[in-house]
Amino acid sequence: MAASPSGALGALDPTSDRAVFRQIADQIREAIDRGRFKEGDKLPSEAELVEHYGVSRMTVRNSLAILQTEGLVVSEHGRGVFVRPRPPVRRLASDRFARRHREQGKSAFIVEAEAAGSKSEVDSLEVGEERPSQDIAARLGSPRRVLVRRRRYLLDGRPVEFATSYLPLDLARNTPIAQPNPGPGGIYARLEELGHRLDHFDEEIKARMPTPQEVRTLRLASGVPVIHLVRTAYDTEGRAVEVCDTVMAADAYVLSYRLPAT
Amino acid sequence: MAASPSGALGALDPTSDRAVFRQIADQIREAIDRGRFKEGDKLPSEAELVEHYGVSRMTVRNSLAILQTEGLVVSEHGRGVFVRPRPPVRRLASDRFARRHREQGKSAFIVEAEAAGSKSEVDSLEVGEERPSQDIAARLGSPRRVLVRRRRYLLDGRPVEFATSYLPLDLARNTPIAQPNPGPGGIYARLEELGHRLDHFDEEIKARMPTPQEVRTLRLASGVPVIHLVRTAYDTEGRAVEVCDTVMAADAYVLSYRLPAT
DNA sequence: TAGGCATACTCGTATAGACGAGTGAGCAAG
DNA sequence: CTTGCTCACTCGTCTATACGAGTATGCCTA
Repeated sequence: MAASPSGALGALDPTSDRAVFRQIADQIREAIDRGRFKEGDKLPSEAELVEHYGVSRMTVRNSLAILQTEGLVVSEHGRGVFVRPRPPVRRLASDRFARRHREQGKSAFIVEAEAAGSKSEVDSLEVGEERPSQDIAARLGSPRRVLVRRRRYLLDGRPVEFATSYLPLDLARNTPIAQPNPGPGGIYARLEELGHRLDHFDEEIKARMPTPQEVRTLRLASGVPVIHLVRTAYDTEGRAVEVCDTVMAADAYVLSYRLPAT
Repeated sequence: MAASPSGALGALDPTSDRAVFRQIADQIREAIDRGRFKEGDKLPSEAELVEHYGVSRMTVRNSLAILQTEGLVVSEHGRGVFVRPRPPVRRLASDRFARRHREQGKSAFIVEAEAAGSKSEVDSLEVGEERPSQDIAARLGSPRRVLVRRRRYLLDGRPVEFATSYLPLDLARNTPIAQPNPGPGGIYARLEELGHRLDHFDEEIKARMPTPQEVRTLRLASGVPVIHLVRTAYDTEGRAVEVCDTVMAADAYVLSYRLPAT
């Protein structure tokens, strides 16, 4: 056996009723699972696969497309197709908004990232006033207008999360919350200083494929879903004081919650 | 304007540097977003799109493939391509394991589904003993062998969730937990009867694209990610008494958690 | 040595054609 | 009336070809 680039791959079964391009995808997938191709490795080029299997290029491309939508590989124009490396993962614990974490000067995101040894940035920070969407309005008790804070978070230069906060305007206007940098402890600290002592948060989590806009904003590889998290903050009076709508690159996150058994 | 099947679609921009198949995908996506094609509607057939845009069939198929991986449409062999209907959603609240919900005779899943007006089933229930994987062993305190309970949940005939529970064998062997039907209140009620009063649960949530095996088990349409949830149950002694590994069809679920602000 | 260029190799986009296979409607035979 | 067939229409699979565009390498020139 020559050490050909397709050495890790077998032959097609012509008697199988499984489509050829699926058989090829199966073989490559298995080779990846078995570690014959490791994270970041270059797969055999399309031309080599055409040669190895004796099929047309479109068939090979079809196989690779399957693996791409499964999130197993990424293709790079002019370079090749590579086993998708798994990025560093950010773990979000359910105590991440505990009051004791609200003391430091930097934002929670940056503090946490530095603790994990990653460099992080906050990006494209926009603050403004808007008419809320129906969904946001319903969650906030139907305010006519809301303060909106948008920002993007990057970890080691890679965008991982895009978040938008909405606050009732009567509550946030002309306060530090309406400033790009609201100061130490973030807007939750400011809300408590304004007399809105926080009682609890409700988080709703969905997962779905990203829109083209989200693919651009988060520079997502194909085959990577997003986690869509909507958090509503309530004060001790039971009033919803903030809604934060977050879209996260699913390959960069593990969410973690603790539930009481009572 | 004739009421042609492609009536909701415009023309290509030959001066654009955006690839033709992306332009076509953009137009169909926009037509869906604007409600020109509604849930369950049939899109124009490939032949009609070829006619309408004056491109080759592979180009049209490329466009439709994009929309499929985005989860916007599903194709049905011999019938056509349809706007993907959004299935009924199951909401999982963070109090779903509260002790007070553990009184009824039926499983929590069935009770909850019936309350929501859906018919539900539990399927392919397997109980056995195995050597745990490294990950499961680590979470359970490295038992040599574990009791395994596998089951699939269906909502209105559609599989939505596949769950596997692992319990240390010394704890579960020769108890009702090792029976296919563990009795009213499920295995958590039995654990408490056996003296393991539950203290809390830890849940870890990831989202990713399904493996081919998961696509089959959950009959997933392409473009639908899965939510992978691993729950560990701890008793009041701090011992991990169960790990439940759950893979859910992401389009069928919203997870909901309440976090204290303290 | 540094810069630029040619070149070969990579994947991306698009065409044209062929056959297979699942679906559903309508018609014909029993 | 039912069964079974044909047929038109649908998407699925596969081939063969062409050109474009991004990348890396090495060589040649200034």
